[in-house]
Amino acid sequence: MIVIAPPNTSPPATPTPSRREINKTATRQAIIDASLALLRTEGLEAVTADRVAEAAGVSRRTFFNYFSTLESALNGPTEAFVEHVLQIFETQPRELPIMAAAVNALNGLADRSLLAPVAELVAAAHASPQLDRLQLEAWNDCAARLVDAITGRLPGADPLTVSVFANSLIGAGRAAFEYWIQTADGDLSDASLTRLQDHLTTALAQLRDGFPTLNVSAAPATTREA
Amino acid sequence: MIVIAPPNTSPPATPTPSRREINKTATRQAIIDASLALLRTEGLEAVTADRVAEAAGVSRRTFFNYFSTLESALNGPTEAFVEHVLQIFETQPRELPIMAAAVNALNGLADRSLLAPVAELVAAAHASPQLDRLQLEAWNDCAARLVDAITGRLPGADPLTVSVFANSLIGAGRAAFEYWIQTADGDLSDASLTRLQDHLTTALAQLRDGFPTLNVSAAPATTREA
DNA sequence: ACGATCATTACACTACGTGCAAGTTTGCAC
DNA sequence: GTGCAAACTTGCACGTAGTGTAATGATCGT
Repeated sequence: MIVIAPPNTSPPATPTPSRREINKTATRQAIIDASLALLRTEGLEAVTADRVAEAAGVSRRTFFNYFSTLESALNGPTEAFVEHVLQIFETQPRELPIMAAAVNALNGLADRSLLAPVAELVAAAHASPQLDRLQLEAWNDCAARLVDAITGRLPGADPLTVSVFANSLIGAGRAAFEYWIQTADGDLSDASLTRLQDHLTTALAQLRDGFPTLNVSAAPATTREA
Repeated sequence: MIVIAPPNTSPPATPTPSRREINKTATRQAIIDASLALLRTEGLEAVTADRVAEAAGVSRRTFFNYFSTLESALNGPTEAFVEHVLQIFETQPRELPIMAAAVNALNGLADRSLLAPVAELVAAAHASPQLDRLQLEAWNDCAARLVDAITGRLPGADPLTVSVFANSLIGAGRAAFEYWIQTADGDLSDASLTRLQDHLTTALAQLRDGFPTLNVSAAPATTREA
């Protein structure tokens, strides 16, 4: 890959992004973009290591130098999304109930530019088991990072409790995405994304309040509370 | 593979298990056993399609006729486990709060013969990312089946709520397993399994009660409830 | 016993992911 | 600039995962 050096027209935000760093991040992004473009235009079966590498202007071997797995190249948007949400979460005031902090972090998604690509990937995964496995891993990573974030917020908390909270929270989020996919299949419009966000906050609210509606809803007999 | 016909020494429980059915289930079980034995004795790197097929007395191609994925062959114990828990769940009285039904289903695991192999697999997965991905899928399947079980129990329930409940429940269970793995690494003794079970019920209890201990635990300032 | 049906097998093929030994670019000191 | 060292890229070969296909073998109903 030949990268023509852009002269210092734009002063970099980070102190010393050496040419090596610039090239690496550019290559990385090129691979991500190429894989997503390929997925969009030709479907998942076209997303092979050869094709992606070719589209990114890189050798097949280099592709695997950047991403150990073909699927992991498609995780760029999801990682950015998770990163963003976690950052909002971590800046929440510490005295706020943790569930409220989580809700706030999710509501920080008014910026659809992060949510939309993820939604698109989730929609694509709905049609292909291959991609679905990828998403599972992404969610799992998300849970692990949430655990870290929470322990950073509450250093003395019981680790089991933290893990249970994080994983059930992620599970609830997964459910919201899944429900959104099944009802608004393929629709990535702004209205649809709004509904996705509603589902997410609803899911969190249900997790917070327990699931009262799931008890003896249509049961004919004695309504007995434990 | 040559299967010598065992004569009808044991009357079958199911009405007409034809010879074909018998052979198929036997082959299936042979593959499962072979893959697990190989995992135990030689580690994950030895579990290749060739080796498993050879150990099961079957061609490589036949292996893939039975299991579309190498990892899915290792899911036998997990599936049996999930099957068992879900069956107990479905036989719970309908007027019982759903969380209580779930707890009861989990407590039906006094029989360690189902839990132990799963715990063994989880422990093995802890040491290898490859297996970890498999477990993710297994948990995911579990959530999907739980959704079915709940909708069967409460036909009128809101599907989003059901999905959120199921997925957060599974997430809580995952957390319990994960915590158990990290604390009792490799120990598959009866005492250790008892602790695993404790973690599972604790996780469910926390999900039921919300996570009060996660709020302002070490916070110095105003304790404000939302 | 025989034809229909289903299961098993060998073989070929595409593709993933990795180790290795080159070649190429960048950083750094002079 | 020149030269050297470190980092990056590339081609190649290898083992392995899965899949399609066509032939062979086992099982079923009659």
